[in-house]
Order: sequence, then structure tokens, then C-alpha cells
Amino acid sequence: MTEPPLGFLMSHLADVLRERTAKSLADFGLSPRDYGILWRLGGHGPLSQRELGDLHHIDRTSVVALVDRLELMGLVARAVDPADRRRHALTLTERGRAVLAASSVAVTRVEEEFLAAVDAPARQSLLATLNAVLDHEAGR
Amino acid sequence: MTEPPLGFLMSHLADVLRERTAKSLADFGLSPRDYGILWRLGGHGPLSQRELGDLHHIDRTSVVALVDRLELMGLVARAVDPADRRRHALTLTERGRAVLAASSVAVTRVEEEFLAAVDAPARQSLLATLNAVLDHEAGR
DNA sequence: TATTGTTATACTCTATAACTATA
DNA sequence: TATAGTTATAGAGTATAACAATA
Repeated sequence: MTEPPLGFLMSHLADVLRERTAKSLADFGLSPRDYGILWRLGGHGPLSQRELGDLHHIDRTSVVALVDRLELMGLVARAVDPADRRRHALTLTERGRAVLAASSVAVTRVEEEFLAAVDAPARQSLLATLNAVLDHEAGR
Repeated sequence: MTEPPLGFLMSHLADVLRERTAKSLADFGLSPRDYGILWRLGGHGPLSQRELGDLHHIDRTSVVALVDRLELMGLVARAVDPADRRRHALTLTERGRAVLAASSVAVTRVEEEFLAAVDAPARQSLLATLNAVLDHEAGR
């Protein structure tokens, strides 16, 4: 009842980091969610809209508008999956790859500033701990 | 571009913890935000609605409905501040204190499960690091 | 029948503007 | 003139339901 709940700390810091990231990504016309999609498509092969939504906890009906916009910006391409003509195979365009590379530099810089008060060993410990929690939560 | 952004990890874990907490608090008819308000009023003396909102990044127009509900539940009391009759001095009722005590046990249990995979030294390190980041961010 | 993508609609949450009472 | 609280309204974001195309 006396010490602040862990949830406060986690939520607040996540909010701060997201805000900072959002401000930095605005130069590219991207939201943090947009960036997440580009990052995902840059790392994995073609994904369907459903798969992409599942990975990012975004409802499939919301994926439509998100991809619409990124497609309009020329960053993402929709192609019909020949193996299953219901699916759209999503890929990064050449420009999408370039924007991802440039914006990831900006995102990394924001993270760097965010962790400025944390020395290298503590950072490693932080990352390890958060990933351990993630793994633990995944297996439930 | 290859490793997942730190923001992903932070936001995702904060979301998971908030969901778990929300599910646990539902037994008390409270949301995580409700709990935060009770916790704040339990720790500090009387607060005005404006002060409460500022501390929790809640717009003053949204505080009204939140306090309305907690008052209706008999957990929070509005009193006119004699020093400034525009202000409402918010305090916990007796029942509010009891519900805070009971629900804080539930919240602590959720946090405990959330950190189950993290041993004591790593927990201490995690808390210290997160608070260091918080302090660093506060001074900007 | 089930699933992917789509659209339209409803719902929730929050912000904005305007009002009152106090200062 | 500024501020605390309140209300009503509008806007953004998300979920729900229904549909067409494909499996």
C-alpha cells in the first residue's frame, strides 16, 4: 500500500518511451505502430495481414487501414498469395526498406537517450530480465 | 533493424501486467486506474481533483467521472476545501481504506507472479534501473 | 463450413469548448 | 482575470457484425 505499484512504473516508462519515439518518427510520417509493422516486414518474409495483426495484437479489421496508408506512402506492397488467393502477401518496397533503415537509426537514438542513466552492465541485466519475464509470460 | 525495439518489450510487458492486474481488480469492481487513485489518496493527504489528475496524467474533465464513480461506491469522499472553496478535498472513506488494503494484496500477488522468473538480486537490479530511468526522465 | 480481407456501424476513451462559482 | 469543477460535444481509436471471395 505504500510503495508505488510496479505497474505504475512499467506503464509510465513505456508511455514516455513511446511518446519520445513517436515524436522522433514523426519526421518520417510514421507512428510507432507503423514503425513496428515496417520492422516486422523487414525481418520476416512476406506476411499475410492476419499474421501481421496476430503478431502485433492488432485486430484484422484495423490492419486494413494501417496497410492502406503504408501502401499509399509507397512503403509496403500488397500482392496476392498464389498459394492461397484469399491472402495478401505483404512485403516492404525498396523505399520501405530505406525508410525503415533511416527511421531505425532515429529509434535507436531515442532508446539510447532513454537509457542514458543506465551503464552497460545494468542495461544488459535489464534486457535479460525483461526478456526472462517475457519468456515466462509467453509460457502460460 | 534486426533486434526488437526496446519500446516493444516495455509496452508489451506493461500491457500484460496491466491486463493481469485488471482481471484481478475486477473482483473489487475496480480498474487499474481506480486502484491508482485509491493508492494515491491512501498515501497522501487530501488532494484536489486537479492535483490528482496532474499526478496521474488524467485530464481534469475525466477526473470528474472517475471520482463520481468512486464516490458512488462509497470509497472516496468529496469535501469542500475551506481554504479555497473552489476545490474539492478528496479523501478515502473508511471503506475506501479497507478496499485499498484488500485490493493491494491482490495487486501484489499479480506482481509476484509476473516476476516469478526473476530472482531476488535481479529484481532489485530491475527496480533500481527502472527508477534510475524514471529519475533521469523526470529531470528533462 | 471456415477463413481472409473488407466495409459499415457502434462503442469507448479522451480532448475541447463553454459555463459556474470562487479567487 | 485566472482557476476548480462541471457538462456537453466532438474526435480518435477500437471492436462487432455482416458481406464477398476463396479454401
